[in-house]
Amino acid sequence: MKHKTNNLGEPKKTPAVAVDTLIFSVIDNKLKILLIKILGGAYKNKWAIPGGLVDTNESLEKAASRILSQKAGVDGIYLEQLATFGDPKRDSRGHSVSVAYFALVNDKLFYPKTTEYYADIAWKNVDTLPTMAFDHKKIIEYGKERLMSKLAYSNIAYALLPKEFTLTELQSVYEAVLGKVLDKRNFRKKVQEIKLVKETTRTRQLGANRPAKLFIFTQRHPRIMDIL
Amino acid sequence: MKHKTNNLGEPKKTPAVAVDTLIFSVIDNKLKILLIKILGGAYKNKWAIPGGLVDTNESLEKAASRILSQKAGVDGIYLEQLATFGDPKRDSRGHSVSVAYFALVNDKLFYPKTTEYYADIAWKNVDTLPTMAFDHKKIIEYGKERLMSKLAYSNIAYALLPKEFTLTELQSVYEAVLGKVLDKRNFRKKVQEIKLVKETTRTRQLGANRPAKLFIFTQRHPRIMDIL
DNA sequence: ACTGGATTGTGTAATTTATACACTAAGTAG
DNA sequence: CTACTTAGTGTATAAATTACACAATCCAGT
Repeated sequence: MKHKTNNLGEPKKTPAVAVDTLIFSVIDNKLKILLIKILGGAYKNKWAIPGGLVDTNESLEKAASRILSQKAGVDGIYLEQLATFGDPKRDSRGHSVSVAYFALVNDKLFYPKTTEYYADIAWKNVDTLPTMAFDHKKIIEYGKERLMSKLAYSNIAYALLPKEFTLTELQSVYEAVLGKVLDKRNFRKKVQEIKLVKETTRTRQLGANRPAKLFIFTQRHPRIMDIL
Repeated sequence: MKHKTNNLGEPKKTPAVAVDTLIFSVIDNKLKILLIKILGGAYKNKWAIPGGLVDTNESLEKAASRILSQKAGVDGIYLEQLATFGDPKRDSRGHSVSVAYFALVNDKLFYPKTTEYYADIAWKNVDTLPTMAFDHKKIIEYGKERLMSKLAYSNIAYALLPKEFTLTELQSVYEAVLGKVLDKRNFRKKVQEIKLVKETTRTRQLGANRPAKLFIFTQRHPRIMDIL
């Protein structure tokens, strides 16, 4: 193994590098996160966010994509870096530094599956988490904060919704993430004024009531804008 | 060296872990950053931000503090994590992952010195950087963005100023970082209204003109608040 | 002692943005 | 045709932001 050297020419040992990924979705009007159950070892049967070690000469983003694909059957989602956690005690097996990523998905468009790597995989409510391995509870809390603030000043909600959606659905996503109710008229006024969304000609009718207009996001790429 | 293992029990190689630190200050009404000149090796005489490898069983923050103290004579400053850069090609000598931190200082309270580790150390204008080693130009740009937005929604400007300062000095700091002029009356009204600062009984007189009241920050700990 | 130069310090009106709030419209089921 | 359910809409008030110009204080120089 090739080591980096310091200025005195001595080899140095540095921690292992891992990536861990928070995958959020809003399901049944609740903010959920995709968790896996660990197969064996010191953390057997504890829940955790999916992750793994980074290979040398592999970028962090590539490592995150590879691990999600290999271990959770999840492909082609947009990942954003959250933060890096490096406390020497965060993993009792030895010092590793975890670069956390977060992603938002619409659960209808996306099918995680258990693999040989994990004992189980499931969506869990973010506000009623099971006992978590490592420092993953802390990472999730941090990610939730980030998600809340990004929802307020960017258009990333698009990643949580299907292409077409009603304004009621959009509002529910905001309410689930922010944990508070919003005023219907002001919300609808705002998202149209700032051109976050635009109306289609299509409508959707679910029950015995007035059909709802379907909307699409004006842009489906990350963009900074004041929503709330 | 102890290796982490994957689920098949095979040892894996992960990149080396480094920390690099952006130290910003406003000097002569210009946003500056503390850079060092590399002594030897592939990047000899290139400028870079101070940094170094993290030891196993050392936290990232501790590593950053240690390195700043050892290599730049800088102690006791508040560090905040910025982001992590892990492109395999970012360092031509081998794959390393850099966790970047950033700090704000008042240059009057603080004396960086050249050490055996570096060929030189100096404050450089952020908008006219010399040729930088590694991906440090990119890291600095990213840090500058973060600084600009943090200045607008937190009280961290306190770290750039001495205990007592005039409102003109405070405004200059904002203008230097944001790169635009602000309205004097609105600025002064705002910072007092939101209790970012409070007036002291002291004044300072520099030239042949009206003396300026001295102010202090209401809190000198990081706090989220809308400034602009 | 008076004047000129330099920097500090201050208020108000106009505009924009945010908030609070309740009923009608459209459809289906019975 | 009535009852039910969800969708959809406007206005008045309050709050925040913006634009803008001159008087106050001090010293230096004559």
